[in-house]
Amino acid sequence: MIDTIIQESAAKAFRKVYSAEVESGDIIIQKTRRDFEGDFTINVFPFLKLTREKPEISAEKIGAFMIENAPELERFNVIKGFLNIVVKPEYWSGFLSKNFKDPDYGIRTEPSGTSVVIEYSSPNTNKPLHLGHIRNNLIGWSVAEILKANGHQVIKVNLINDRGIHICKSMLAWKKWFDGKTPEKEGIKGDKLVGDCYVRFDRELKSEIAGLVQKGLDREEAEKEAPLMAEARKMLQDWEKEDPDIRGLWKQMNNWVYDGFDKTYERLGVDFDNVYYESDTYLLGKEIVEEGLTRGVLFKKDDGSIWADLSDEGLDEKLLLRADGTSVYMTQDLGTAQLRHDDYNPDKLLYVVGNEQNYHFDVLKIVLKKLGRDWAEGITHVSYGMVELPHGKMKSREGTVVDADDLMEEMHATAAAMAKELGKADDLSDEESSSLFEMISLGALKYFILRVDPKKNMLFNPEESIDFNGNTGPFIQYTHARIRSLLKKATDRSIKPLNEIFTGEMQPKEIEILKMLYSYTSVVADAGTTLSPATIASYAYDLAKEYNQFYQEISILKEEDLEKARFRLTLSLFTASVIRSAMFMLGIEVPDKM
RNA sequence: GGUCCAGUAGCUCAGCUGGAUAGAGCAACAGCCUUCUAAGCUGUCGGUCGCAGGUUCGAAUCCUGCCUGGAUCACCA
Repeated sequence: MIDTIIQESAAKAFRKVYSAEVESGDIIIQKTRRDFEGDFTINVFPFLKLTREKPEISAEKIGAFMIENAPELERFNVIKGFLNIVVKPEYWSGFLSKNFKDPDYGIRTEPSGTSVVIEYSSPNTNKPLHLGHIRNNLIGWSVAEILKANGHQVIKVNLINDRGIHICKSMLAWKKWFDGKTPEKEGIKGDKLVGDCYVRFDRELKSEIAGLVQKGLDREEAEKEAPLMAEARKMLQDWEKEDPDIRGLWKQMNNWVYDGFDKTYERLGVDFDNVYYESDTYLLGKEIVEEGLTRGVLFKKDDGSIWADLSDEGLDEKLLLRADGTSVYMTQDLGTAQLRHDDYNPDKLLYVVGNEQNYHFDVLKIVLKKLGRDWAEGITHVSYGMVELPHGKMKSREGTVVDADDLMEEMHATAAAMAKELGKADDLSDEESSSLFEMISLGALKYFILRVDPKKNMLFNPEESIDFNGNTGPFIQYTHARIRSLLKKATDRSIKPLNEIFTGEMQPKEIEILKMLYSYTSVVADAGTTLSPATIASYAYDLAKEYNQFYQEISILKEEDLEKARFRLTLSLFTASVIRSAMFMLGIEVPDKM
């Protein structure tokens, strides 16, 4: 690897020329800025204390030594304290011929020995999936693929929150106002029907509360006293007592929801290796809490509720079990964490969950450690920001949620309209064009969401944000399609990729692309550390943009010098392969034609 | 009030283990299709990197304070 060669050579230079104690790891190399000549740059400022000479002179001496001693390096120049190094073109062409056929270039195929369980999606069963879930699912799936590309063994899991007061609300509403209605009869997805029930409950409850307030109760009281709420709570108790009628309805409605979710997941292209249900795990959580109590790690209040004292960690006390013995969110999460550890014994447990739960995961980790679970150290909360709309947050009550299915459908329609306008799909069958539009619209959606740093809140403007031009998924897909079409043309003209090392002269643009392809390996590794698909997205865009400029300026197949044409074709193919690989990690398919 | 996160071009976002003149896209304007796909390319316009200090050869990047926005501190999940 050329960067290690440079590091070692520079370190050696410092040792020989200045007798300074410098290890290769101390040398920070960066890509040379575009406006200067060179491939890599070493900044000598940090070493001036050792050299005791002016920056220019130090850099000059180090550079001279390196060129003398490292055969891969061609020449150097010095600007202020910056030592710019030019790598021999043969190195780059050698790199190309060695790697262009490798479909796994840049990704680590040998196991790293680290195993990871990653939870994402984690829906409630009372509402359809919305834009916020889309961000969650995309980040989760993508992070999982990025970790795989780093050689980790990855298990993707979903945790379905299928119990609790929210699902009782939907059930109650169904019994009261939707009795007899099914997704089949209504002709809608199951999750939508159950969501309608939930919305109806909320509406009825609101008016009930309003009525009570009018009768003179204060707001808080009214919310507690409302008969609908009491009925829902009663239902939850019956559910915990395993009342057969309630359980039957619960199962049926949940199954409707799962059918609906499955369709959404499939269209989004996300999947899971295992699915956990809170109804299966919350009892285990209770056991863990009991165990903590007997071990004296937790304490019981007079009313019988069980708590963890986290004041020594700078946090408050945290409730783990209610006085009536029913579990809370944290109880369940203790159980699921334990279960996941027992099932897979992973090195790392990742949770892709919104940043509004940062505190929750801090607490979860601390409580588990207090309970003697050393493996809790491996818990990482992959926290992501909210998706905001131009008019503020998404609020289900105000009807401003962007439904996942609707959004994908609209995107598809927009992609189709755009393609038609551009005359792109004229020679395609209906089936072919539909699958192409799907690829493009999902590419746009996924790229748009994944290109922003997960931890930041992001704005989603349905009208303006989803674009097919510029820094978008379709732009990258287009670049790939262009190259694939080039390959086809090349085959027609019997031009083959160049297996041997190219000996001709290379254009700056060509070297630029080769350098970018070379850096793919470290980009993948980076993304694996930062757990950020945005790293990959921005790389894919930069590469595609660089290639498009190259494509525009330099003729590839029309080049008369056959070796040159073959070299450029090879470079193009390698670019397409890396684009495909990077886009795969974002869950984005790339078409051969568009 | 405590804690955490964010604030970069009119808008959406990169850049943040300190390094050279802070980058893209969108929007606006001017060009480029007889030529390997114009969902493309080129150019112009656009910035006191929230504010104020500090650290040092050097700060968008690190530290402190402040301002603004968000999240959280629930016997909701």
